[in-house]
Amino acid sequence: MEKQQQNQRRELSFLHSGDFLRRNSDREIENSIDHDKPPIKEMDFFSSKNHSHDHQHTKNESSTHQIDSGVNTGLNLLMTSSSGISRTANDDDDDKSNITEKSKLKVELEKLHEENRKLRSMLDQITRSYSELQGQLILAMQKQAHGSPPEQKVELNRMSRSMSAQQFMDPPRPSTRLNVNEPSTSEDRTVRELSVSPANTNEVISKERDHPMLHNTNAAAGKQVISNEDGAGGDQTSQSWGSSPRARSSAKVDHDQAKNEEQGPDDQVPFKKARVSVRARSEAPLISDGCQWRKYGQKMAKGNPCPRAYYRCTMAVGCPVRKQVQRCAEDRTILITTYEGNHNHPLPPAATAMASTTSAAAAMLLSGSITSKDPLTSSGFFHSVPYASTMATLSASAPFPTITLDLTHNPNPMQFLRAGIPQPATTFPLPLHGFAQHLRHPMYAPPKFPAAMAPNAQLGQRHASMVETVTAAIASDPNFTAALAAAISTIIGTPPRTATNEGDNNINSGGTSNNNANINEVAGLPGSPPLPQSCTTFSTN
DNA sequence: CGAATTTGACCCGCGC
DNA sequence: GCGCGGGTCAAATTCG
Repeated sequence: MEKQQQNQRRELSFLHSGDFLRRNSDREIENSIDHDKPPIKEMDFFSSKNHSHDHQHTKNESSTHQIDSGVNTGLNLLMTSSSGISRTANDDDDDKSNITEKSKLKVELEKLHEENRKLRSMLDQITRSYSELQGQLILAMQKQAHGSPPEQKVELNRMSRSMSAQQFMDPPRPSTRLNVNEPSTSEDRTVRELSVSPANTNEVISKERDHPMLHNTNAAAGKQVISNEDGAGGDQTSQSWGSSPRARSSAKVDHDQAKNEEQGPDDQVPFKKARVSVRARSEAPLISDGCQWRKYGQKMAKGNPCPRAYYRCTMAVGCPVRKQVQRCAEDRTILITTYEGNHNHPLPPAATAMASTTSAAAAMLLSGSITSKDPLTSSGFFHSVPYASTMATLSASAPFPTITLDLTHNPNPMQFLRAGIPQPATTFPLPLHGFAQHLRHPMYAPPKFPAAMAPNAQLGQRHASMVETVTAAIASDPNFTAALAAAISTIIGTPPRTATNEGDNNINSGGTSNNNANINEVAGLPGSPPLPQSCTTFSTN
């Protein structure tokens, strides 16, 4: 136990690198004086990056730091004076002043200890509140899901599992499957992915039966393990692509089998494939969404003189995500990009914006939170996507429910400048990140990606997703939204708002800032997320 | 020369 | 059953 505590402290030093160097030096001083103090149980979300989000904490921190510097200065003075070589006639006076200074310092240190204790108790309280809140959230969502469509239940289950398994506060629950998939090095993950136990595989597949497009990665991995009939990644892709035609070589039997798998034993829920269409003005033939795409086809579509190009994601073998790019017939400066599927690999930060937004939109579409008759602005999700808040339209035309985010009328381009996201002209300025990263299996990270990058990015993005996920998932319940907003506001120290757009934006702005961090991960370290966000996975199509 | 793109053929679902 | 349209494949071609 003691070793664990020591390790914990050491880890915390890592977690709070940067300005926490100062904290550690404080701790050294502190420990040298008071060894009986229990080890601090600190949380990631109190990392240095959060100061701007946590007013209360900032206040305490800043005061602490002020005192800190005073302490340091005093120590330096002490050192200087005590190590003086030549003593003068004023030495006695100096000694006296040193003694007074020492006593002052001791008093200061005592104050510091007191403040530290207060901070710790605050932290514990916040931790408890967060845990309780999270539990309540899961309960409430499960209640909500009672009687809701199966796919929604699946998502909630996933959320619950992810929360319980990946949250960094609560101890992992041994019963959850995701315990097996605890984040580790990408190498480990890959190995375990390939050697997933039959039980897990079954679960994976049964989950896919519930909602085939939900767990592309899981499905691909599971099928890979169970049967290698298909072999080539392209076939996996086809499977994940839902009802798409199989490879020409595959027999019709295979097709039917796959079809049955997709539809599942109970044909209660017709298979739905959600698509997210993004309209944006662009002179370029393609929008830069951060992913690597390979063109695999082009067709003339009816009613549009411009050809439609088909692309598939090539960032990972077997990634099921595809997109169609076509210019608008009416206005050829408008590029219509339609996304389908979820990435089964870590995305570079530049790609998370688009992927997250499309995934979130698709999630809302599939979860039934919005219908074609609902004004989309009433949906919580679209509160969280500023551009889409008034510009999302829904096409319920079967078999592909499509949600269109119209970004051709940018209401507030300065928004992202304010958010500190440098946006290249061709890059999509979508603020919502974090969803798509969690659509894949949490443990999956192709060896393509450097192990040093993937876990960090995943961790940060998983955390970043929680608030967004929660926002989207419970958007239909304004009361709950309000409660959650208030609770989160309590944690992050901002005044609670009502369950209006403001409330949602409040929550989401947290996500947005996280996302900024994600974007910044390109060059630097992801750091700790500002909020105690759970590592929620959220599946869409 | 390998990778990416092009393009015609093919498959499948759907409506008539 | 047939035709149409959407989507995909894969050989041919182009590009770096």
